[in-house]
Amino acid sequence: MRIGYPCVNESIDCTSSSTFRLASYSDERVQTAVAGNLACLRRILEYNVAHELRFFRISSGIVPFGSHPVNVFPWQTHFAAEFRALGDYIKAEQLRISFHPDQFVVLNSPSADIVQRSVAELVYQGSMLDLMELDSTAKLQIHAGGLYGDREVALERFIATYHTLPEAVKARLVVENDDRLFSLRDCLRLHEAVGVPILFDNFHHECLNHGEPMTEALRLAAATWHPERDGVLMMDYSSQSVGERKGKHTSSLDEAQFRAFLADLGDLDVDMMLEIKDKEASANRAVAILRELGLVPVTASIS
DNA sequence: TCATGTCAAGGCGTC
DNA sequence: GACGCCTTGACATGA
Repeated sequence: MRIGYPCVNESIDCTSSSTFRLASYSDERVQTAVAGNLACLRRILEYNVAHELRFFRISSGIVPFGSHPVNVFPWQTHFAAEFRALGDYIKAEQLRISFHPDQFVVLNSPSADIVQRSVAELVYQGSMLDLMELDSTAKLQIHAGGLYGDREVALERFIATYHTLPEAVKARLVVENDDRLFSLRDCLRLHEAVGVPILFDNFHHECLNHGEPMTEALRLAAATWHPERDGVLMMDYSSQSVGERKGKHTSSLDEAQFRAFLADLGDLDVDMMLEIKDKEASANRAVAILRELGLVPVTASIS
């Protein structure tokens, strides 16, 4: 089992998502930003290796305006060596990598323009994984999209769009159950239609389900991942922030709930992304618990 | 230097 | 129809 956290490391004094305003776009600024972002990403990954955090979600902002028509700088060729070196490190350390394009990526939108921009964003993020020469176990994680008043039609539109995606995107795309609109059951229907694996989010499942117990839900999601092609189930882990709106993520790991979830997990192998506000701080606590349970190696040095 | 408003992009729910 | 929320950091401007 690998443990990870998304995008930002609060212990390191750099950012991997430096950007600028569209109005101040220039090729030079792209070049400067990407160089800095990739250097920071390397530092974050080294921190992660030192702390036995072997699952990481790379920020969507590595390349400012990466899928926007304004960006015509040939960053793919200019930074090819840097991406390849990162990929070599990732493979050597057996890290698992994902991207999570944000809410603007909506494959089932009725608007052809929105779908086109969404596909462009997936192509951009997938191409970074390709440049790192990572296999198809490195994933692009999205939600099913909007409801538009008709769940059936919305799911059918996702399926129709899926068939039009470039193969490079299809190979990496996974769909996550969300907390308000599309449940695990809806995602299973997408899986049955097109074979897309389901990235399982335990907290979203708690918010929106059809009575499936957690143990069963985990196994249903895991069965959608083809071991050789996709790797083990990726999942997002979080829990409710006490006293806050339903669906609000906790600000730091609740250890009792985490231990209870590990019991639900049983012997199922997963890679777990902690979607918790304090990032690597909670992830380090999770690793300490797993180490205590003998589920991760003791070799990592803690600093 | 610091505080604050704003940033490419969508959609839902509330009022 | 307007606005807040998701979830969030960092830019950019003005004091």
